[in-house]
Amino acid sequence: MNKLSYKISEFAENCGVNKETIRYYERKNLLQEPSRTSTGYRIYSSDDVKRVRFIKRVQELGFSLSEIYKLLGVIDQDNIRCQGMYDFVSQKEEELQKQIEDLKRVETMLKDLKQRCPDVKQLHECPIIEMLIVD
Amino acid sequence: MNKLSYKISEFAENCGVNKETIRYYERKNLLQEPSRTSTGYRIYSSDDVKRVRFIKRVQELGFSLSEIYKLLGVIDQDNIRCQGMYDFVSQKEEELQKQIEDLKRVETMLKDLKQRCPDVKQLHECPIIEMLIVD
DNA sequence: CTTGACCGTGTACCTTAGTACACGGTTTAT
DNA sequence: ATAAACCGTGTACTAAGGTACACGGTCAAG
Repeated sequence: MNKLSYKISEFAENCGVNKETIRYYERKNLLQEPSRTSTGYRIYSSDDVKRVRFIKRVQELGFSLSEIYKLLGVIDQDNIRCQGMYDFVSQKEEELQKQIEDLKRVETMLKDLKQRCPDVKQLHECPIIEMLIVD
Repeated sequence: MNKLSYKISEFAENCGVNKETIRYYERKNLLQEPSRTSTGYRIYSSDDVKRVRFIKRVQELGFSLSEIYKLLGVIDQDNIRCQGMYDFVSQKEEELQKQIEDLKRVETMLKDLKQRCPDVKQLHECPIIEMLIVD
C-alpha cells in the first residue's frame, strides 16, 4: 500500500536514511523542494522514496553525489535518458578499472617488499625500510 | 652534496611538498620539532628530507598519515623494527585485497547493467534506470 | 635604510557526505 | 491545558590531508 504523503521522519525511515540526510540532499539539489503543509512541514510521496533509494543504490556503485546530481539531470530530461545513462555507466566502469589496476600495482609492490624480509625478523636492519628510504 | 641545514621553503621544495605541509606533519607528530635558529627559524637536515620522502612513498602505497605515524613509531624504536614492518605491510596487503574484491564486484554489476541496454539507445525506457529504481 | 623575500604563529577554509544541536513553532495525546 | 514528540531553520562539527591568509618579525641587496 503506497501512502501518498509522508512527513520527513517517516519518509527518511522509509528511504533508509537519516532525516538530516534528506535535508542535505535537498540543499544539494538531488531532491527538488518538496511541497509543504500550511504550517511549512515537508510532504513527500512514494515516488520520492524511489528517488532516494535510487540515489543510494547508485552511490553504492561508487558514484559520488555530484556525479549522481548530473546523472539525475540526464534522467529528469527524459528524452536522451538511455544514451546518457549508458555513457555514465561506461565511464564509471573505465574509472573503476583504472582504480583496480592502481591497487593491483600497489599490491604487487607490497608483496615484493615482503619477500625481501629475512627469515629472522628480529634484525636491526629492515630491508623494507631500506627500500623505502633510498637516496 | 648533502647540505646540513635547510630553511623550511628549500626543505619543502626538496621534499616535493608545500611548506604548509611540513608544518602540518610537525603538528601531526610525523616530524619531531626541528631545531631552530636564534630567531626561531626551523632548520632541517638531509635526514629530514629522507624522512619526508619516506612518508610520501609509503603514503602512495595507500597508507594513511595516522598509519604512517604508527609505522614511524615502530621504525624509530629500532629494536623490533623488522617484525613490526613486516606485519604492517602484511596487514595492508590484506586490506588492499579486500578493497580490490569490492571494486571488482561493483565492476561486474556495472557490466551487467550495460548488457541490459538495447541496441537503439534513444528509447525512452532505460533498463539501467528500471533496474536501479525497483523498490 | 628601506624594500622585498623570507620566516614565525594562529586561524580559517577546502572537499565529501553527512551528523548533531540549539532555538523556536506545531501537533497529538492525555 | 500541558507535555511529548514532531517539524522548521541555521549553524557547527566530524574525518583526512592539506591549503591559504593575516599579522608581525627578520634578513639580504641595493
